[in-house]
Amino acid sequence: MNNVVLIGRLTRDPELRYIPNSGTPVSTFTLAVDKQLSRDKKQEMEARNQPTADFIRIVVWGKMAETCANYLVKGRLVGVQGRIQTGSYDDKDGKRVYTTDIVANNVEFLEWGDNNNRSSGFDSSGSDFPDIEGFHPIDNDDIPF
Amino acid sequence: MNNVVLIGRLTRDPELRYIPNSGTPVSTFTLAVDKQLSRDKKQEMEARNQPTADFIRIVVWGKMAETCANYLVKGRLVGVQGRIQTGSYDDKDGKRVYTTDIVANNVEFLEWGDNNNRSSGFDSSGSDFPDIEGFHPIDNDDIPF
Amino acid sequence: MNNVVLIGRLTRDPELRYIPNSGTPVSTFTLAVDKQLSRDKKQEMEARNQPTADFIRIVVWGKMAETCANYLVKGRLVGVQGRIQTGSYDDKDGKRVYTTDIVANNVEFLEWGDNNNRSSGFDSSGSDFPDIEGFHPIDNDDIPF
Amino acid sequence: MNNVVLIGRLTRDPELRYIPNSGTPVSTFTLAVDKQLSRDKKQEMEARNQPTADFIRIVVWGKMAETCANYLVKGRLVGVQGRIQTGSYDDKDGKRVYTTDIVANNVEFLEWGDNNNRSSGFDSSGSDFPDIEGFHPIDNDDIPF
DNA sequence: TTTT
DNA sequence: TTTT
Repeated sequence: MNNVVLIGRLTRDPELRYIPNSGTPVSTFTLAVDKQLSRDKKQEMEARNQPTADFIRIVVWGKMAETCANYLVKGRLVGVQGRIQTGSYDDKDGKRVYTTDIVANNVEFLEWGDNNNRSSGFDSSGSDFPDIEGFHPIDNDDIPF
Repeated sequence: MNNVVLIGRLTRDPELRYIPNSGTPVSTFTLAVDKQLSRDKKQEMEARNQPTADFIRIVVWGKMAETCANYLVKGRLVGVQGRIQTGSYDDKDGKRVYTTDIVANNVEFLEWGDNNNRSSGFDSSGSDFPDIEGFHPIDNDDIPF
Repeated sequence: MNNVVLIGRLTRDPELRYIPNSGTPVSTFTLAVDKQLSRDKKQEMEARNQPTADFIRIVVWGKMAETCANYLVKGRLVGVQGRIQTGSYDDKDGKRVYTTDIVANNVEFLEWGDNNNRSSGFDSSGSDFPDIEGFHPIDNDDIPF
Repeated sequence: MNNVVLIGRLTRDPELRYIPNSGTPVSTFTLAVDKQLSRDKKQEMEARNQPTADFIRIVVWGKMAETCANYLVKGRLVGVQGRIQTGSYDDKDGKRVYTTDIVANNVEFLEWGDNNNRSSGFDSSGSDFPDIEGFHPIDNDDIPF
């Protein structure tokens, strides 16, 4: 049993990559998940410049990865159900670095922007995407509802 | 929302510490949580010497920390409900290291040994507990049922 | 281990009661939690007049019960973390009825109305709250943030 | 989001059925999930003959349904991850009855019997199943590890 | 390296 | 008895 549920906001736009040979899409983003703090404790921590959220890396595979990349932007609120995955790699200095990510089974969009623009304009996928005739950044099959 | 449930086995005996001024008990241990793999995939990964479990650090506070230290040993199966907590510190080389732990709200003991001995040593609550007759580190009030 | 996380919308305004002797507040409401359905399956079920959500009774105790009653209204989106509680009672015909509720440990408000009005009535904390000028059912201390 | 994790013991052997036309296997059982009670509260409730567990119906579909029917017996400890499903039907007296079940995505066996017999002898599926040559109550592919 |  |  390895089961996680988070609700939080993206700290940046998602990053979408494709696995070289298989072409499988993966997207990654970090969620800021507010710590459950009293008003007083929260103020105290903000005063001390301590973080009032946990910052948790999410990994999404397959078609859902593309949907996330197409619809989510920095600041958006999402729910994630998944599992914790740990790993490690050696950095440039040959130092072992341990990693912890959440591999999502399900991402639920809890907010829809006024428009669906990316926070950074160009690579857009929404209602007012760049007005180039015949350009279709997303497949219609990709719409998640 | 930040909610985690894990079932796994301790990779070592728990480590119990007390916070200097408050005296609050904290114990920490790592859980090996088996990845959900098919027989074939599991064999393949074992053949390649890849881990077939995720290794997840658990932090327990308060009275439950002492109960864990007193009853759990390496290899024991437990269920944990808690939340993900992220943080960072700078190592000796001044390099930032990011950490992820589970802060437990609840630890459920899913196995009870033939006896309640620590894995190493005699009826002890510390792995290198000295072999002194009549010494009873576990308070009877501490029994969790 | 008995751990539930739901995200859904209130089917009605919450109902707030106080336990006779202790005065402990309890509020109850039902959450419509959308089933995870493909577009096609969803249309099919709507066509057949089958429900596309699960309807789950939530029980909230203590101060959070009042906060829910004061801020939540029909249609609002919330996240709930809690545990399943089963019970039974005998109805007027002496027939045993089995019940299942979620006892909430935590309710997270995922939407805030343009105002904080109840769905029915004026700046009120009860659906049939009388229209008396200067009356303020919500204590300022009650604001949850 | 509709996510449940339970750890509990079967109140009876699982019941296995096959859906008429499709032949899809379904098995159902009830889990007794201990309430998280202090020793005192537990004793008090036992004295009053009040239940100290919640009794939660689990539904398992597909191959896992057969695995459950083949390996689980009354009293066995399992972990279940799934979702809450509500429904209703009209009983013989035409009275509407509301139902709540957990549809399992994953069932984890946390105990393995000394033998794998069913609690009620005959319909067995384990190491000492009836010694009839050529009789194979379970397919070897069915073994879950 | 962090979100409202 | 059900929500967007």
